[in-house]
Amino acid sequence: MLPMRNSTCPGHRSLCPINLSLEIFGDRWSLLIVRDLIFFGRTSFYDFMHAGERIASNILTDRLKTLEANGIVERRRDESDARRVRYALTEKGIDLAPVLIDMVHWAARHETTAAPPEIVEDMRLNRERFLADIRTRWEG
Amino acid sequence: MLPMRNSTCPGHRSLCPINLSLEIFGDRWSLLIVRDLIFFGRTSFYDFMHAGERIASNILTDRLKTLEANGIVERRRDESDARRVRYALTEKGIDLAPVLIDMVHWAARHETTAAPPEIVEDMRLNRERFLADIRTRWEG
DNA sequence: CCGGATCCGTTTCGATACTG
DNA sequence: CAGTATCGAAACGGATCCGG
Repeated sequence: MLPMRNSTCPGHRSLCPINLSLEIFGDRWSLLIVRDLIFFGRTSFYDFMHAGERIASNILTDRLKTLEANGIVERRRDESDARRVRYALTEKGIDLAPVLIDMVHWAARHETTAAPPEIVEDMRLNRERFLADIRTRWEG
Repeated sequence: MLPMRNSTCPGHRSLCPINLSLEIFGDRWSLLIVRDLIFFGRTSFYDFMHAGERIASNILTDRLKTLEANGIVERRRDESDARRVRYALTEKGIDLAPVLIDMVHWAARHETTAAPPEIVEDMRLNRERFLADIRTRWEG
């Protein structure tokens, strides 16, 4: 447990451990985008738009810019097709994988979810390999 | 990695693994309340109000009700002082600790934070004991 | 003093339409 | 395909008030 002297947690939010993360975690969409990148390999504006949760295009634009400004995703032109834009996870973004994995486990245990139980169980038992796979896929 | 057949992720949001979690945590305040409960032992309306992030009282009321409706906290009268109200983590709420711990690690690595590095490192090395301590404190 | 409830101005969101 | 522009709806935040 963090020491109680921190319970004053004075003034500015950056002084508390998980606060700054809340610029990213504290909204309805950012983590879903990161989830799409980590779990589903979605990388384009179009992919995120059609991921199933009906995010509005202006909101998606805004969240992608915020994620980029925070160094979690990178925006690139597709080399083989200059019309397309690709979003890629940075190192910082990849490091969010453990958080998302824990959320999947939590949801699988306490909420109704359609994530196949055997996959969730596999993620739990082989967490390190699972994380390594994600890293390999993004870092090559 | 979750299978690509899931990349269609059809229709309703409850069909995707972490969505339901985001209906609860997709806002700026809920996770901070859970953090206060887990890390700092704050349990009263007054404690949450004065935790440092200046949440408005009406918002706090609303978030506590939502967290209670979702079975993450329980609302009780203080037995020794009937005027006071205490909020306690449920089993479901306690199970969020791994998520928060990962967030603290992530923030410590990638964001500027005042969480003492030695404590963060201790949390990482002794994760299981740390989790057990939280559980003991709430379940007695 | 504690735990809210109510009112109200401001910000943000979300749906739709439109554009290069 | 990858976004802008617009506008009504919803959420937020500050201030104030109120019962115990």
